[in-house]
Amino acid sequence: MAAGREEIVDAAFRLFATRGYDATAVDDIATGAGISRSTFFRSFGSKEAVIFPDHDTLLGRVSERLRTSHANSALSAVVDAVKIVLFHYVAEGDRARERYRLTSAVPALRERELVSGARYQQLFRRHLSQWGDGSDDSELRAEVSAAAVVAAHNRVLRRWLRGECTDPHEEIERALAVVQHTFVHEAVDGPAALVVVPEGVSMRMVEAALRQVVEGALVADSPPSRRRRGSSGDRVTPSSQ
Amino acid sequence: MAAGREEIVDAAFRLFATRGYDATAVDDIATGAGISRSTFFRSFGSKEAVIFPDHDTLLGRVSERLRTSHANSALSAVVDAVKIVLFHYVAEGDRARERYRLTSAVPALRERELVSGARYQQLFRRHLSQWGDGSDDSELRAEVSAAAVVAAHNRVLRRWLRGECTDPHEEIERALAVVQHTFVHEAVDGPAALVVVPEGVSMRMVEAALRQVVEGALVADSPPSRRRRGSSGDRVTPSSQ
DNA sequence: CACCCAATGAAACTAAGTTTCATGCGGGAC
DNA sequence: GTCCCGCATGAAACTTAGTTTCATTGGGTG
Repeated sequence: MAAGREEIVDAAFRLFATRGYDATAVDDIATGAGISRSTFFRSFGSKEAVIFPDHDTLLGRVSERLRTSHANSALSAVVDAVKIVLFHYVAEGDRARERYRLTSAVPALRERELVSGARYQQLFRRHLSQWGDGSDDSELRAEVSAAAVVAAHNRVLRRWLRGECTDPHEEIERALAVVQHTFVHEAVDGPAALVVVPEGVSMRMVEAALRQVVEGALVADSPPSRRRRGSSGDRVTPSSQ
Repeated sequence: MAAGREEIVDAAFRLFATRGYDATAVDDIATGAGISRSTFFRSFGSKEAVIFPDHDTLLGRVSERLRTSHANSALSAVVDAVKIVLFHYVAEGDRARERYRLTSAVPALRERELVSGARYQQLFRRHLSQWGDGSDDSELRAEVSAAAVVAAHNRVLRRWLRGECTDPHEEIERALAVVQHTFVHEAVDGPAALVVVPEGVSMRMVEAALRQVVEGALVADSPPSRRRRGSSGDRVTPSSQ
């Protein structure tokens, strides 16, 4: 028979869908794919791994993206990299949704998925940590923002998997923008002020006022480049629609 | 013999410390504690569970604290509740550090710990979600801030476990204050602007300028109370010490 | 053809976790 | 005291994931 990885995965998903995950033994998958038990374990290492067959390559791609990123801030690179993950799942289509059904039903698989997510989070944390100044605050920020990025990703992904999401591109951009906006003030050196203006006062007025009164203070849409001397700025649009 | 839970846990930790986790079979633990294999599984369900014997009660205590919290915001309640977890581990002392040594060395245990953390995170997310308005943005914020709180907790806990932390009380307060500060502006309704002023321009000058030019715009030190009408504000001091 | 090496299969083995049943023990009820 | 009941324990068989070891095969190369 000599089935490739794809055929084995297909056979496994077919069996899981019909008999259920727990009721399907590895022997069943093996015979279903026309291979031996030995070959299965050689190819996947565990029964759970067949559900997440390309996790390692995906992790590698994300890691590579982080390494070669030309983003103007560490957080931007992370935010950029996490989209690879989301779009990978979106591209999988029904297979991803079938996996979601399984992970929702089988605690062991849900935990496995959690562990996968933590791997990304660790990658992100390390990246952010590397670009920080090594201070306690910097490390804390790295950890918290890595968690935030992953959480935002998870939310959009889950919505898409549940079919609650029409345009995952737009949603992930928006969700990550919120995260990025929430944490950008951490990437700049100078004092920052978050001000809330009353209704009727447009953001444009605030910008103009600031520009007029405080020379050199900038209010811009683009995120500040890394480690600037405190002369860059960023506007934050609040949560509400 | 008829050993209680405590004795069994003690025996298990003793064996894990000497022989290592993988090299210790459940039979060894059972005989070490003077009980039978059956009784062990009846008491703990799995070999891994003996490492985290009071996870369920701790989760229950945290859940209870959330339910009965009188904090003035959902996030405050969560921030409050997560301290229970930290201080529980701190109170455990050497036992917690021994566990840390094990989870650091044994991947399976690290994953288990991860899953435990995710349980808290889910609890927090649900609590925050409950207090939100149900909008997509609100749900996203709930998920992201729950992740942020857990991440901050994890960092302080890990530092304490490694002995890098002299005063866990102070560190957790500080770390959670950062998180709370980072996310409070999400609790206000009006448009917000995050501005970064150049060096040499004091925050006081910015405040004065804003107050002068934009009538009604406030820049204050105290975080705004929940669901204000957009006339409150919050200053964010940036990362650097 | 002879050789080699890499992939496969077969089978034994370990250990976790489940299930089933037997046993014993304490505490009433009479 | 004795009978009985419930409950915790123990014993042992069983299932299955995952490992290890060894034999086989088959395809490419000199």
